[in-house]
Amino acid sequence: MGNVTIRILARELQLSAATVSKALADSHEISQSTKKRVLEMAAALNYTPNPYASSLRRKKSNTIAVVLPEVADSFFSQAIDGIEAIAQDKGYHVLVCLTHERALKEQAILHEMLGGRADGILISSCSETTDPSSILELQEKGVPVVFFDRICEELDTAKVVTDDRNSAYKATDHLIRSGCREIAFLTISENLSISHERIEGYKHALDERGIKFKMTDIIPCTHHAEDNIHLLKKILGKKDHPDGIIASVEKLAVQVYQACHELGLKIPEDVKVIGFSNLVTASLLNPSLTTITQPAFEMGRAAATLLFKALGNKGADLSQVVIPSELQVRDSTG
Amino acid sequence: MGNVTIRILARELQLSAATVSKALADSHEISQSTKKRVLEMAAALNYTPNPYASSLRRKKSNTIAVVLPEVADSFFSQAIDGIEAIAQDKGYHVLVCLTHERALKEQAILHEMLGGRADGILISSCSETTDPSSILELQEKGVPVVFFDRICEELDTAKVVTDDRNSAYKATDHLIRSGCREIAFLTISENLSISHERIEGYKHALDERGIKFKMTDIIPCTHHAEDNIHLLKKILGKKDHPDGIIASVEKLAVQVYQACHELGLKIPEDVKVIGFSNLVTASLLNPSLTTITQPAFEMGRAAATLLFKALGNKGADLSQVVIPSELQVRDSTG
DNA sequence: CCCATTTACGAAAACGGTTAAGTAAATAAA
DNA sequence: TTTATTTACTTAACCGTTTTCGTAAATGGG
Repeated sequence: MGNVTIRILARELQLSAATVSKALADSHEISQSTKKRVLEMAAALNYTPNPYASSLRRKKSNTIAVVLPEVADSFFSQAIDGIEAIAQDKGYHVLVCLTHERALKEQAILHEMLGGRADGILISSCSETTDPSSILELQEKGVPVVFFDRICEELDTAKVVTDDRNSAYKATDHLIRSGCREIAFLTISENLSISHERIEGYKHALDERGIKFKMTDIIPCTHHAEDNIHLLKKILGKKDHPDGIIASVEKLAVQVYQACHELGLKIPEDVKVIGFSNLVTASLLNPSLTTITQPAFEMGRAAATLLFKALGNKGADLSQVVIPSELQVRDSTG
Repeated sequence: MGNVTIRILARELQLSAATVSKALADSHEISQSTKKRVLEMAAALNYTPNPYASSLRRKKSNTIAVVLPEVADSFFSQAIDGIEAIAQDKGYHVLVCLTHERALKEQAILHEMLGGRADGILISSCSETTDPSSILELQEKGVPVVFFDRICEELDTAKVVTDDRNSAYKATDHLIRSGCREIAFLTISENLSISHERIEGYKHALDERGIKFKMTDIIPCTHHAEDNIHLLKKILGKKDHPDGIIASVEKLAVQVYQACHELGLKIPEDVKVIGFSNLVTASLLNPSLTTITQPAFEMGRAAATLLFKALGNKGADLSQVVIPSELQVRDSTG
């Protein structure tokens, strides 16, 4: 209630608010003895500055916003951990804004950011089409934007990705070497950068091995687990079902396992499975899951680092960072 | 840049800033025609209010802070999803502050919150001792605080928990019925509310079945996976190793599996395992993991709901909500 | 000793949105 | 018709911090 402000501090110390402010900022204009008095009084009165007054005046919020589809996903939660590690180190706060995979929500969030709530934005776009206008507006306003993982190809922003194309190539190649000839590729949205890239890598591997690409092998899934499992059971229930499956996002790999369980299909005998996944439990699954493991934590760190570089320079940094994923062969493709 | 403020809007419209402000707030003092003009001009100039100016004046940030140990954990990430769902609905923003299980960091975060950065706090405390003073100060300032999951028993705050004691009782009882006589209880910190409660439930079940509780069966683990696996291998490597294990937090269950894998121990033949866990993959593990599944999403929702109730009432709401967990029997205790 | 710096502080104006208090005109009540 | 009330605005202060611009005193150089 009767909040202790900088003016109250000043009154107690018989100083001006300006002097107190400068003393707290350790300004060279203030004598050591005064600084000491101010710090002591601040501690005694338990003074905590109002961050919003400061933000208003300095036009700087010391906050970054992380805009992403969801947090209950190993990749995203690990990425947040990486982002937060850097932010905390720099004395910044992290605002987590979830789009729930809805473009409209994403736009609303980004538009709101024009008000200056965050000094910079980290974004992994939702699976519906991203409207570049809000991003462009932010950039015009001088708010740095860094995309990570799910980037927007048309936009000139800093980007952090993994080697999606090559990873998908390796995954596909691995399945082919393991004997698969009919490989289904599960995706959540085809207008997502990671989907593009991964499908390209998939096609490339098929092509190289002389297997004809079939559009029907690209299986578009939804964000509803039940729907996907239903679909997967339909596909895997047929006599000529695929003998290999690539799950291009983590959740889908889990759903493939569930579908196979329910159908009584054996992995890897009946169908081999590989997933883009950051599950810590991948090696403990039944059977252990062969994964393309993305460097989630490192990608978060890298994205945050790029953002802070841009915040420092004031100049637009358009670096493109690629951090490779790792193919971890386990029993599901054995 | 040349940011469009409410005064610029006002100038364009030949109105006062006050009128524009009220029009945007849909005040009854403003005529419909003026409101329409204001809205149109605001859209035309792409006006976005400065949230910090508003927060400063209204002494209200429309932000809640979620203070928790980490986000890369199914329980916490699902809880955040629940919190965010409610917050988004109420037009609030969510600041995620990670303590990394360090009491000092937690204190620093809470102290900073005294400045008014958030209108309310949701917290699941870290495993080191929580200093109640910052919480008390926040409450004195009228900032509502809601604990969830890892609560602080001494403090009079609103709390959302699951039925930890009873869940642990059920878990222990289940192991005993499955034939276990030497049950180890893995914990991360004994001064954590959930540890207390769960150990009580564990003791109760042992007692009821005439099994003598041994202090040495409570295994204190760390936050470092390697250390824990090393310790677990030492314990499970002995001839007279426990025949049942209760992992009181998610990560520990995974580590038990890893230790058993490395030792070549068979679950459930050599040792039965049950874990407090929200892993979506629990049923897909090898063998599938018997879990106490906490209602993470619902707990997040409930905690946020309590917080907003307190924010509405302005009166301290000290409700205690208990949402039961569910014992899901699977093969690891079979 | 005089003038130029340097040191240490203060006054006041921002930052941008909100709101209490006031006012002129229009409408309603008597 | 006169007074009371409502309608639709405006003025100006305010939220708490920061920062620019001054200024008096202390210090230094010649």
